[in-house]
Amino acid sequence: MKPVRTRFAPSPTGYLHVGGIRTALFAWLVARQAGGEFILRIEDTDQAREKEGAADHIIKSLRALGLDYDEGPGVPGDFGPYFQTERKAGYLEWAQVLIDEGRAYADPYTPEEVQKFREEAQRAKKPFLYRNHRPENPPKWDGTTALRFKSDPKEYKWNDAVMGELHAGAEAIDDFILIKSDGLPTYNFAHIVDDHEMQITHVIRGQEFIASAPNYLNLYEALNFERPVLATMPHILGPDGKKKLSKRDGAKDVLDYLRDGFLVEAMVNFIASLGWNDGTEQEIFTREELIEKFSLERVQRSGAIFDERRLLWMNGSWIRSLNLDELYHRTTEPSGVVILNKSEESESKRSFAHAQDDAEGGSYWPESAQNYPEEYRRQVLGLVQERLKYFAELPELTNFFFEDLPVNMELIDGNKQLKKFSHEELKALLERARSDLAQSDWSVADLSEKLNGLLETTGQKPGILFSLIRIASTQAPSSPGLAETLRALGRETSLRRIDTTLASL
RNA sequence: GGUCCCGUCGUCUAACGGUUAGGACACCAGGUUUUCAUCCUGGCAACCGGAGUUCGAUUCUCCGCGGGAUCACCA
Repeated sequence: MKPVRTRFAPSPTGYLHVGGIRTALFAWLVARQAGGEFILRIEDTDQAREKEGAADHIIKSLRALGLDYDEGPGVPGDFGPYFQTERKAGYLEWAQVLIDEGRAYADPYTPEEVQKFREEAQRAKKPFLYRNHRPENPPKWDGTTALRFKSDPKEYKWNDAVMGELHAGAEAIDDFILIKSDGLPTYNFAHIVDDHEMQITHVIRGQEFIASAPNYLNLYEALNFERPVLATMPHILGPDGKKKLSKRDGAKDVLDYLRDGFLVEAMVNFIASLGWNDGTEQEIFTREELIEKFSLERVQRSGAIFDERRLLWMNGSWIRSLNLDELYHRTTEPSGVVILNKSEESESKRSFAHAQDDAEGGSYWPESAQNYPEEYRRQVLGLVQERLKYFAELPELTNFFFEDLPVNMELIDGNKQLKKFSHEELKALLERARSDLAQSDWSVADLSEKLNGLLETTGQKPGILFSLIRIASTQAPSSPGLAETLRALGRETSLRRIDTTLASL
């Protein structure tokens, strides 16, 4: 059995969204599960579409998600280089092999002429096949024109690790371009040569390639290459199930999710479960469980719609599962870009020369929190942990712990319980509460006792009394439990805010 | 248009001929001394349609229908 070697081969034309990351994740999982290697190869043969910095951005994204690669840019291996533009000589060699065997020829037509053929076919309502115009005596290829594959059209049946049995007729096969007139290979040719030379065993890619698979099969035969396992991933769709993903619904840069305070664990868990499950009712998977349980055969054949609400739930679930130390640590991480376990990273021989962290931004805490000791922030974090969905909402959830918010009468006047009372009545109630609370030693136990006592002496329901005190002391639309909140706020701040509210009533 | 892929609650999905079609998210209702959240309980909600095959089809076959991919000197 050959060692498993999978690869992720993006073209550097932009950032990585969940769809791209999922392909990378699955390839990574297959490699890690088999104890094999995961390779990153940058397919930069289209110079016009290439975007400056995109390769580095992709590398950074993979690293941030913990999808470490064993060979690739910055990680030397036996099969480099890992940028296709640096592998030009190899493609030319294999192209020569095809030419020598009469399986490749120079394209004598200009792009305009080919376009005319195409339009003719369209008018005749027939599929366009270049090979119908295959020249009788093509000129010798001099490298300045396109080099085409001389295909051997025939029917194919093949097995796809995800899709199962696939088939296509001979009309799916055509004389596609191997080398462009700029001297660089097309994806169609380059990836086949590279996968062979890099000894890739599993080709995992999106479903846009399924239609051209017969061409690849044909090329493998012409080149006498062993065919790797083919695995085709269905697409991830937008909310209506039709459109492609937009920024809003998952085509967002995965790094943006991390910057917003989505945990790597949750992102990996979520992306994996978009189109895959282990057949049980388990929803939450750790990275280790995914490595253990993943299988291409159980990947869904149909496309999946990205649902951010489910991501939100899953992230909240992961946040709740973290212990306070770890959670606090994460909230102070610079923009969530470095989440790899530190020790694990230093032990690794791998370095990412191109992807040094640029520590953007600071922590997720509100500005005002900087004036308080770490111990206090940790206490606050413990109080909001169960309602935190992602770190970027930390400020709105905790700001009143660090600063006095202006009195907002709307909180009282708009409250369905409190609006039934006049301001005078509320004022009287709050005054009694204030004087009782002032007697407290400000422990949670004693505050609870005072609060309960007030329920009795005032004869008011918690919905009224507690709401009033909560609003007065926080001026926030929501907050953690009252006694705990008062305790965290402290006697002085709590009473001061109640006094301020009293003055406004 | 040709070729190919796909089709279970709104969403992610389980089921691999026999189930009251299960779970999760979302939503709704109730409970846990206020709000928000958590947690618990309950509820709403699906086999695209039609023929076959079969004692029996969500499951197998065929035909429709619907959605998607592809038909580049892009990947």
